[in-house]
Amino acid sequence: MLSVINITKALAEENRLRVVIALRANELCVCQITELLCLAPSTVSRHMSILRQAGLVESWKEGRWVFYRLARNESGPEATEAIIWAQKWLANTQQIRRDAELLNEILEMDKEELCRRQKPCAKCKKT
Amino acid sequence: MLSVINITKALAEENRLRVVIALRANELCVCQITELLCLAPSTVSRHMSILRQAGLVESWKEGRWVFYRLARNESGPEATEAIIWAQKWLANTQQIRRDAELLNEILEMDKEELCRRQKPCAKCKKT
DNA sequence: TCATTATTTCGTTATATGGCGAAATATAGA
DNA sequence: TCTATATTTCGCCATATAACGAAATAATGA
Repeated sequence: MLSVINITKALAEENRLRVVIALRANELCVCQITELLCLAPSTVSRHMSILRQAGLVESWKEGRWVFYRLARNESGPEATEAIIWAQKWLANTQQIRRDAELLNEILEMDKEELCRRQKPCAKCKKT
Repeated sequence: MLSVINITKALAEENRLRVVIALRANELCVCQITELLCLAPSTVSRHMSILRQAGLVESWKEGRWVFYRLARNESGPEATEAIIWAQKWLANTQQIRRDAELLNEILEMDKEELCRRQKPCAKCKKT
């Protein structure tokens, strides 16, 4: 029961849904997700920890960066099925298509530069 | 996007999940759901309206009673798929099996008597 | 019409959640 | 070691949500 509720709760928030869909195409580090969602890094970190606890994503460290990707089946097939469901019904929404475009730009940027906190977020102009 | 979020939000609460699973086997009126969940009728009514708005259930009136059943596909196949997913991963949980037993008792009771507000709820002894 | 009763709506309260910035932690490189 | 930087943790605030009871609404039957 708890695992199902953790999954539905995790997917019951727009920003977390957007991350999950974005991760279907690419693995991403926190600063890239921060750029995509245009939120404070601390907020993104919190969202990612909710997704991880629900078994939807997994993370690993590479140097100073923490990367996230969708979880493999082992963590619970219900999570994988939920992701497939979400992807199926969200893929053609405007928000997700905009995200895909923005994600392309983000992936082309140099990571060192992207992560420099002083740079305002490309989309919302926040620092 | 909104329809997906409405569905995940609706399914991100234990009592609502329990109702959805209970409705897979039987259509139920509000007073029967109230007995099952052991909540105030006003609370149940609110939960059911969230499920209805998400397209997960539909309702109709029979005399003084309002009945609920799972929504047919027309209201959006994403809802139906979500219900199937939830059923699949919840069917064998303790809570849902307890609910199935309790539901059998509830369905055997005379509805006139069941709905009499003065009767304490069979499970939690609240009025 | 009036009383009964099933349900919904509304107002209140307690708790949960999302957002941020500041401080703590961890890692890379000078 | 010291500094820079990526991420996380923590505390705070604003908003959302679940619960209840009281009042409103709807439908039955006397």
